[in-house]
Amino acid sequence: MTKPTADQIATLGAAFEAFVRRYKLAGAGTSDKPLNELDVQTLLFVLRHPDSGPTDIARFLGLPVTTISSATDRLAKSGMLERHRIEGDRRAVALRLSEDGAKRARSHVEAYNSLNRMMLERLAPAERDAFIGMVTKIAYDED
Amino acid sequence: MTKPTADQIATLGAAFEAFVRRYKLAGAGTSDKPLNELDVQTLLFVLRHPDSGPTDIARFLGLPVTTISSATDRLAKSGMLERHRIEGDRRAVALRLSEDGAKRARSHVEAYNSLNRMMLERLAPAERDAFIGMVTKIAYDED
DNA sequence: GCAGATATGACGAACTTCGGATTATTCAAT
DNA sequence: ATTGAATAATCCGAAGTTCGTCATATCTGC
Repeated sequence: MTKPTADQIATLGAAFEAFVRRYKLAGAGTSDKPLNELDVQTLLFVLRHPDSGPTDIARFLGLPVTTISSATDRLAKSGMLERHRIEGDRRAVALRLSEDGAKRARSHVEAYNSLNRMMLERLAPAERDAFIGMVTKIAYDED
Repeated sequence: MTKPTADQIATLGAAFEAFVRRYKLAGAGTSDKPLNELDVQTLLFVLRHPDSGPTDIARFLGLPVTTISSATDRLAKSGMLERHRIEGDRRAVALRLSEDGAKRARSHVEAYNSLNRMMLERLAPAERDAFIGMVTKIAYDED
């Protein structure tokens, strides 16, 4: 198979860099004081998997449980997360989002969608499916 | 102009997520103990702009100067960065990479290129320029 | 020369990650 | 039932980070 040229690689890399730099600054979005990345990931995971425990999150994110414990602690303290003792196994904790936390998590999902929408809008309608197809191929192709 | 469909947005978002998750774990690469993100960015900036000062880096990265000072301090202490007092303005410091730092920085550039190369290799040769073109359009289009 | 701007560095407060010990439970095997 | 190992989560504290405030050296224009 033909190899990509150095020029192609460089052009692509430059474009990604430009994109990232541009939309990092525009990132913050809403008013609330920004959460750190781990807390956001935690929130999003609990949104998708209600009633899971710290261990599940740790396994998913590939981080030590104590780190997740700190994160859930912060989030609980700021009222975005609730810890429920569950019957059946009283060691375990079932994490759930408070209304506030859910709102916050949904707003992150919304921001993510907006970013993706914006990207697609910059392409001609006819190009969009081709682009999505290529990104999909890149993301899921086996080695 | 036709709007992207919710389905298109979701598919694209899922692909990006899969991609990021997949290549975050494979990330570390070489043996050396990994630098934190700020230190890497600092190294790369100095590679591209030798003899610049902390203030330049701070402006470029949009961070407080003191933060950059900490970073250059760490890098100098671990022998990747040299501070030179420059004639002409003796307040200023000219930052340069040591041989070790340059090696390190180049290895990051190389890793970045490899990632981009790998992405292109997953596409058919005929698709590559189209992909690069779309990404370029997305990255640089004015609003 | 001097006042005020400028480039850095020193210091310390607040916050994070994460290893090691601790507590509470459950499970397994006698 | 009893005990010993495994398991879920948290507590505690060390090490490292960001970044505001203050101090220091140096320029620059009047």
